[in-house]
Amino acid sequence: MKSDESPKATSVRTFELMWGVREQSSRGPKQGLTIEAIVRTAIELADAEGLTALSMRKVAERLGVGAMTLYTYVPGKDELIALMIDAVMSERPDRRDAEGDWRARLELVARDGWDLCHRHMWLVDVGSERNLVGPGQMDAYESELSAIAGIGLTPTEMVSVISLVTGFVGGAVRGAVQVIQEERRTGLTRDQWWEQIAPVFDKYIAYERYPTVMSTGEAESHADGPKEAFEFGLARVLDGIEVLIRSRR
Amino acid sequence: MKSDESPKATSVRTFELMWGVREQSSRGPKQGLTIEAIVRTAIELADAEGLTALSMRKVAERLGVGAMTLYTYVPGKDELIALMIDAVMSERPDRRDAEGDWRARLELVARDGWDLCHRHMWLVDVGSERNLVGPGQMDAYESELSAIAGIGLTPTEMVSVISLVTGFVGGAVRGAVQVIQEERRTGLTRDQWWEQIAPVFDKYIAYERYPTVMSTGEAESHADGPKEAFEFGLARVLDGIEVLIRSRR
DNA sequence: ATTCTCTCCGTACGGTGTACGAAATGATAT
DNA sequence: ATATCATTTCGTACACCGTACGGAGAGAAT
Repeated sequence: MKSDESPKATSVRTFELMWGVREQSSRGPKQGLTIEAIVRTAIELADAEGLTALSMRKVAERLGVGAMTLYTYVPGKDELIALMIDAVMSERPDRRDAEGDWRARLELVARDGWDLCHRHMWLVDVGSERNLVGPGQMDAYESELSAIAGIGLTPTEMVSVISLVTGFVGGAVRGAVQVIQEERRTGLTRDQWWEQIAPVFDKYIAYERYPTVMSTGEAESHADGPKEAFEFGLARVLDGIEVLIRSRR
Repeated sequence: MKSDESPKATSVRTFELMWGVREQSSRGPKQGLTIEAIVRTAIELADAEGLTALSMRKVAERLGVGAMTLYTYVPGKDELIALMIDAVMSERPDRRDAEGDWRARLELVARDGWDLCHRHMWLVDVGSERNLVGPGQMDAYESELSAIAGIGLTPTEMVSVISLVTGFVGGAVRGAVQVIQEERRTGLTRDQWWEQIAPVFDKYIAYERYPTVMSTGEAESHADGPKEAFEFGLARVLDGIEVLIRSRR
């Protein structure tokens, strides 16, 4: 990012990039790339290798340009990641006019979020320093809030309900993606991995200290997959929301 | 990490570090540090500057040793982070014998998780590649499962309920910590930040495309803080679990 | 034809994790 | 007492990272 640019100026610039309003200059050579091509290439790289492996040099190499060329288009790496996030959020279906009751509609947007994070698993590795909202996220938010419009909740409750559902999805997805990434990294399923490690664990862990863990331990190895755990959790969350809604009638 | 060490050997070594079973050697000079001192210093650094600012050189500098000295004690940076996580998890109170009904006990462990993440906000920036469980995490898990022991859930349901609660806490905490870190970074409250940025938003965003967002927009600015949103969400989650439990009686 | 603005990007800087091997320490064996 | 062996410490080096700076060239405006 330009060293003489203030954080606010950088945010404004990033915001304009997100909302697609930067105009082409009339002087100088024409740009050989587009911000969309850069973002798409970065997404492909992150999909293939993970967010920690993403670098400006690698993105530039894939595009056949110098690394410093990218800085003509984006202020810096953090802004590129922000653009990536918003771009993938744009993949989410528009659910403003979804049919069914509030519960069916919330299930829909929750599963949209789950599916998106499985298509782009690097989303769980995004750091906590993201502050700008692009059209992709705004559209998703409109879909989410629309799912519970007109059912008797106050605006504050609506915001809280959506925070609850998206927070739950985020947590569930993180656990699920962790398992998938682990299996890819080790080349072993979770069971195979634990089988290898178990002799070491048995040697050192005082299992009598963990009676409840041990008594559910087999459950964990037989447990349904992450998707089933997600659906189980989602049903509970929605049951809880239903209790709130019923209390308003 | 030792280049000739297999991933399994590294995991075994890290596991032994976590469970505190590595023995001192009888030959050569005595070690000048302990793994505990290294982990504690790393935690302090992460607390002060965030996980992205944590580096082996900075930890070593704080300890007054060479960066390469740390590699005598830990295989690498990723393993150090794993040890950090387990160390802070050990701060969580032991809730095995918590009083009250299942709901009160789940609230307790959920708030323990919330409080821990606010004491060590870098926990939300931990990547997804963590696979070893230390005593800190095992103890926390035993506390969590104990909260819902003996209330009629199957072992699989118990595991799923705890996944739900911890997943929800993780998602909620992430949102809350994001706000806090943002305010620290910009030196502005969220409202002040949006006030600065609003003219730009007003200039570009077609608000008519987001009627539901707009109608709750004021709610979001007046909304209770992250803690209230957390408690709201927790109540809903527990309501949902209660529905499940009641269906078993 | 000249000036101005922009694009591209090489170079350089300061930072990162960590492999390798040397020097010193200190226990063990002779 | 000396030699050998194992360990600790850590400097150096390597490959990688993000990005500041400024130069060369392209192309529009004057």
